[in-house]
Order: sequence, then structure tokens, then C-alpha cells
Amino acid sequence: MTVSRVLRNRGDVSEATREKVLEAAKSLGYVPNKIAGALASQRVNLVGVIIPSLSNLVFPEVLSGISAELEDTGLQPVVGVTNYSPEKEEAVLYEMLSWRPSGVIIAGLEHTDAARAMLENAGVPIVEIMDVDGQGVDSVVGISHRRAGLHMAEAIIAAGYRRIGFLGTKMPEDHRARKRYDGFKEGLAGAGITLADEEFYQGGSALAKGREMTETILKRTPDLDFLYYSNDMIGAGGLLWCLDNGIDVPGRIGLAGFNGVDLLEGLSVRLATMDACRREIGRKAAEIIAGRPHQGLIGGEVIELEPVLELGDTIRKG
Amino acid sequence: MTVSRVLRNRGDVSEATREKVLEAAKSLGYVPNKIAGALASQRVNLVGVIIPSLSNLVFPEVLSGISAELEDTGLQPVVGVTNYSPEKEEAVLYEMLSWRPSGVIIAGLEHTDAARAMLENAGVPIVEIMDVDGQGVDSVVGISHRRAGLHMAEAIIAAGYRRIGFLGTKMPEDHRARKRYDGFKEGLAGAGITLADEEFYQGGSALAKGREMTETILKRTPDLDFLYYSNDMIGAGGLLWCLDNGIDVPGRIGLAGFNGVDLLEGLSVRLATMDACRREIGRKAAEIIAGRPHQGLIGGEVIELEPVLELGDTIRKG
DNA sequence: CCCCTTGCCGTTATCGCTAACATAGCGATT
DNA sequence: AATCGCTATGTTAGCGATAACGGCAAGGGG
Repeated sequence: MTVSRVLRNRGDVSEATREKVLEAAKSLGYVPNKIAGALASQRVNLVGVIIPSLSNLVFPEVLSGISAELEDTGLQPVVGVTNYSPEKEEAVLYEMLSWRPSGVIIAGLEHTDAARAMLENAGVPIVEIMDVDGQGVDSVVGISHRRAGLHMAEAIIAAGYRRIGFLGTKMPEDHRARKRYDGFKEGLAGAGITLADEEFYQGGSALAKGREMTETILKRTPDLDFLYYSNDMIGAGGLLWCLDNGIDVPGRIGLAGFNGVDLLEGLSVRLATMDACRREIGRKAAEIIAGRPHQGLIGGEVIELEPVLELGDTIRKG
Repeated sequence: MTVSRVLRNRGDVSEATREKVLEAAKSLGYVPNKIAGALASQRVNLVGVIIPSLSNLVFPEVLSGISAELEDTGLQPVVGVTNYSPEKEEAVLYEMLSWRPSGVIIAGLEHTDAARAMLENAGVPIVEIMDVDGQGVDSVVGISHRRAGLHMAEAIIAAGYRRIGFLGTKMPEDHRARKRYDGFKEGLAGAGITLADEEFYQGGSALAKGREMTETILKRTPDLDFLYYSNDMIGAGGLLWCLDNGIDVPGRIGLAGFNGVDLLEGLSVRLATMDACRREIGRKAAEIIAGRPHQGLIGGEVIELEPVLELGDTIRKG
């Protein structure tokens, strides 16, 4: 028992015995067994993190924010990847909850009924991230993708573009991309405009796909004067294609992406984009999980971050 | 007890009771407690993954490979980030081992003495990844960074370049970058050549840094005819800078990076690089951990992957 | 008809730790 | 001197599962 107290820095132990214990532990190469500890104390220093993918740049960034924030709280992230499958999400969540983690951070607001029920009954803080367009189970940290799309549409129209094309991913399960798409069309509709053309892709290297799609859509609808890409990587691909083909950007045609990937800082022409606050989302989510026990166990806060429009060099200035 | 058998699909249970149990579990919203299970069975379905960073593109890719391979083995990765600090690594490792995971995947072969001792005594499969230049504790999966640098040097020399500059990161703790650097110089030395100039950076957006550094080094040493970058992102930055400034690549100057980041596929000019087999490394490492219990518990295999030189468009062809 | 196997399910004793409570020692207070 | 209040340490009883074994019925071979 005294050993337990020393190793957890809990309760009173005299300096003398503390040192003796530490020395003995070191010389024996003793590593405590958290499993037993967790079982006895009903406390687990793990945080479940459930994301759709690790290949899409965005999620490692969120994870990085989470990991940074958790760094010296004694909490550790356990990662589960769903591949955008609701069923996989449900399975992963079940698996995670069976570890009784200190909290769960999960991407998105859309879950199967079973998953939602599990989240509701988990009895630990839940933070749904990335998206605030919808009803959360507990806390929510994210941006409004609908409004992000809407604002982009407004900015594009304000800059005088009228024949607008959309290029995106073919992913029915990527609700956030869909919401941006919807918001974007809604923004156009507000000015009495409809999408002139659209093009979708799946798989492959985004930069290369961006090139291809841009070529395709411009061949099909040559009079387009703006292209809105559902993410920065395909946007950058499109931008490079335009530059290579001597197309005047943003004069002849304007371009915009989404995410604010800083990887791209350093292109000769800066792509217009909207920062999705990815690291910040991770940090805040982790902060809620880490902070909850200290503050009252209220919960249910909704933190909406504001994505900032960065005009870059690919939208005409008023 | 019967419940336990049903939920783990172990031992004989009649179909009738099985169904009754499952139904009851569902209606009660019962989620088994893995902590208790793990304590009793001495089996934990977690795999510790210790990496230096999540911001450096490379590690999420490795993690992605691990996660994919683990997908239906019932194992889950627990991620620890060290920020390239050996002390942090030691602390994270201690933390992980106290969960008695089924295995540990850890980046690099260089550890503190204490960390090495823990790895040796962990009693579970350990896989050190990314690097094979050195002595591993148990299994090792990676590439030889020394030879990667060396081969690149040979290819560059074979292509006829002679005034060669190196651009890299200022990270004493990034042993793999250092090994490439050493191997590269060794390769040059084999042809009686020494580095004409070098430039290091830290922090910031790699693409932008690549531009800056390229400008700096070429201003300082204008007669350089080749630039070897320690990673693809700064390489791409350099490439873009050269293109923007009308420098003939690969005629006037040749360029090469390292990693084979497929993000960059889609640049109008393909940067010469060497694929570091990142996903593959993750997969193989996870495979070893997942497979070990089934095969004999031998261990100690060393899997050296061969990075493939991709000449791209930035090295003159013989 | 007996014994042994097989299928199914229950009992008991851990697993290694911590919560909660008990105890001992000692100076200060009344 | 008895009481109190600390601090420092020890005791006991779980935490919720599983391993290992035990028991009982049904079936099958001799």
C-alpha cells in the first residue's frame, strides 16, 4: 500500500520510505500494472479517439493537437479508424468503451443509433469534433461546414464570378464535405445562381486528381470562371494545372479550396482557402476531456470555431 | 461464466443459451469490461506505438499502415509521441508498458539505456521501425538510411553532377536524417567529392523553407549543380523556386529529395526521390506483432526494405 | 448395464492494484 | 494523565472478468 502511495504521489509518505521504495522499484525494474490499478480505482488514463481515416492529412493534424494537449495530463490517446464506415465506427466505439476510457473524442455528429446510444450511456465526457451542424450527444467542438461553404460562395460572388463549378470527393459518408457542398449551393442560390458544373472523384493522389478533374471540367464547360474545390490538395492540383496551361488566375478563372493546409504555404501562388482550425479543434477537444474532472462534471458545451477565409492570390480582389 | 464464454466465442455453449445471453446483453446495454478481462487473462489487445511526431507527414503514414494491418486482428494502437526527445520517449514507453500491451512498435534504434532495458525486459514482441542501421532489441523493420544516402550520391555522380549541396533539418535527434547525411557524404567521398555547401533549417512550413533555403544556398554558392534535400517537402519547395526563377532543371541544376511522398505526385515536374516505404513499414511491423502469438514466439527478425530510387524529372538521364 | 466420452454450464480462486478504514506513534492541549 | 489531532503505515475487501476445474446429463461402445 505504501508502495502504491509512493508511485502515485498520493497521500502522505515520509521522505525516507519514499526514497527506499523508489530505489527498490528501480533496482527491481518494477513497472506497475495499470490494468490492475485501473480495475481497482475505476480510473483509466486513456482517451478514445475515433476518426475516419489517417491518410487524409486533416486527421493526423487533429490527432496532433489532441496529443499535444494531452501531453502532460497523464492521458494517452487510443486511436481507432473507421474508414468512413458507420458500422466500423460502431464496432470501434464498442471496443473503446470496453476499456472504460476517461473520455471519447469522435469525428462527426452522424452515428448509427446504436453508437449514439453507447455514447449517451458511456458515462464519460464525449466530444464530437470537426462539425457543429447538428445535434451533439455531449460536447461539440468544430466549425460549421455549411456556413463555411456558404461564406465561400458569398465571397466568390462578391468578387464578381458567376459561372461557378464544384469539384469534390465522391463520398456519401463524408458528411462534412456534403455540408460544405450544400452550404455552397445555398450561398449561390442566395444570389440567384446555380452551379454551372460539377465533378467528383475518389481515390488516388489528390494533387494529380485535381489536375485531371480541372482539365475535364474545363473541357466540358469552358466558360466556367470559378472552381471551388472541396479540399486544398485537389485545389492545388487544379492551380498547378492552370499555371502550367497559362490560364490567367484569378483573372480568367478564380480558384478556392478548403482546409488551410499549411503544407501548401510556399506555392508561388497562394490558393484561396478557409482554415478548418484542425489543430485547434484537437486541442480544445482534448482540453474538455482533460479538464472535465477538475471542473464540475457539467458537460455539453458547444465550441464553434470560426474558419477564416484566406483570399490568397486566386480570387480577384474587389 | 457462460456469459463470458458467449461474448468471447470461446468454449462450448448451446445455441439456445448463446442467443439468450446475447439478447440480454443487448437489452441491458452491457459492455464488457476489458480491464477486468485483461487482468484476469493476462492478455491485452493494445499495441503501443511510439513515434517522434505527428506533424511530420511520414509518421501518420506509418501509423496508417499499422492501423490497417491491425484492423481485424482485434488489436488497437495506442499512440505516444516523443517530440524527438529521448527522455520523453523513455517516459512514454514506461507509461505504455504499464498497460502490458501485446507488443510495442517504436521508431528508431536509438534509445536511452533505461528505455532499452525496458524494451528488453518487456516480455512482449518489440518492433523497432524505420531504420536498420544499428542493433535492434528484438525485431526491426525499416530501411538503411545510410545506404539510401549513399545510393543517392552515387546516382547523382553517375548523372554527372559534381558541385553538390545538401539541405536538411537541424535536428540532432533525428538519427535517420543524420544517417542519410553521413551515407550521402560517404557516397560522394567514394568518388573523391566533398559537399560544396550545406544549409539547415528548423520549424516552419517545409515548402516555404525549401524555397528560402534554396535561394540562400544558391546565392552563397552559385556554381552548385545539384541540391540534395533531406525530405521531399523542402525539395518540392526548392523545385518550385527553381521553376519560378527560370532555372533549368535538371540541366543547369539537379534536385533530389527523400521519402517518396505521394502527395507530391501531380507536380508538373516530378522530383527525384527515394521511397521510404512508410506504409509498408507500418504494415510489416504490425504483422509481426499480430502474428507472433500464432507462429512460434521466436522473434528477432530483421526486415530490411529496399527504398527505390525514383529519378523523376530532376536528375539528368545518363 | 456399466464406464467413458462429450457437451454444457456452474464454482472457486485468482489477477495486481486501490478505497476505505484501522492502527500506531508522538507531540500538543487541557 | 487523559485526550486529541496529526502523520505515517498497515489491513481488508473488493474491482469484473477469466482459468481451471468440477459436475451432471446424454449418448455410445464394450
